[in-house]
Amino acid sequence: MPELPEVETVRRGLLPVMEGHIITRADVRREGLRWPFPDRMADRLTGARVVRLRRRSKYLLADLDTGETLIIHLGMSGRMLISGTTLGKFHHDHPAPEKHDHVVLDIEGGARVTFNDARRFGAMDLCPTDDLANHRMIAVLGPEPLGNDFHEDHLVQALAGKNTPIKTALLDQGIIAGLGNIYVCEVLFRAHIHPTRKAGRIAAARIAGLVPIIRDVLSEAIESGGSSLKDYRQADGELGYFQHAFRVYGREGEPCVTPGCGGQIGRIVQGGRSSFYCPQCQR
DNA sequence: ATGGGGGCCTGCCGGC
DNA sequence: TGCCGGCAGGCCCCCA
Repeated sequence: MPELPEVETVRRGLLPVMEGHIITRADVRREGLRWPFPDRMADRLTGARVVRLRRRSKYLLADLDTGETLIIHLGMSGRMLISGTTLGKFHHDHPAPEKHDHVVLDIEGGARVTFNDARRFGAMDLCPTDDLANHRMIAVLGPEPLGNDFHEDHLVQALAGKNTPIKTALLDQGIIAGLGNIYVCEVLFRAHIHPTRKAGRIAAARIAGLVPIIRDVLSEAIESGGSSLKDYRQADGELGYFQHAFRVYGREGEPCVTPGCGGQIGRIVQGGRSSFYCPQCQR
């Protein structure tokens, strides 16, 4: 569910509560999610100070002063909820655990962070911080789309000769890390590229043109998430879900928003996932 | 080696 | 109202 911008929004929301603070208690309420949790996870978290809360692609990384990093993936339905604090003021008031609350972290001072994940496609693991680059989930990731390693040469080279549809290629986290189904649809719409086009047969100049579009789409979504953060924190403490205006995603049958286009948004299934696009202006 | 499809889970929504 | 199929923003694994 959450793609890079949503995960970044969750990170920013968790920052004031977690970064620099000690986890006083970890309540691990089941054996695992997508995979079993690491041995003694609760023990290894208890008493640890979060020295830094980072993000890599769709992963949250909490570096601990124990030398380990807590890796968190939200999967499709993972949510982070904060309780016990409002705008920096602790009030020691936590709701009772709800269905699908799988891991509860109590933070020094009274805040509480709850990981809720109905579909359990999420994941948590612990890894030595200095060995993170070799972790099986992290090692396979391509460059961060908003980082310096993501540039035109990289994308052109990574897609050269690929028979895969461009839609599928951009979902490949090894080529570029952090895009999901929604933002790939939005990117291809802005680039006027049809989702079924074979990645390796698109002119290099058009591929290069994807780079700034990808950056823009993600940056705008992060901004949109950031502006909604305060509201969510005040509301119910749930982070990462925000209203964002999509131009094609979920708009099957609606008119294309491109001025003068006149097309109607269509939906096809590629690799088992819906692709929304305008058959008129995406070629 | 690469690409396509199935599977993992639960919840929700629309149609009958 | 109740049941059922289809669908969901991610990712891994197996097979051709």
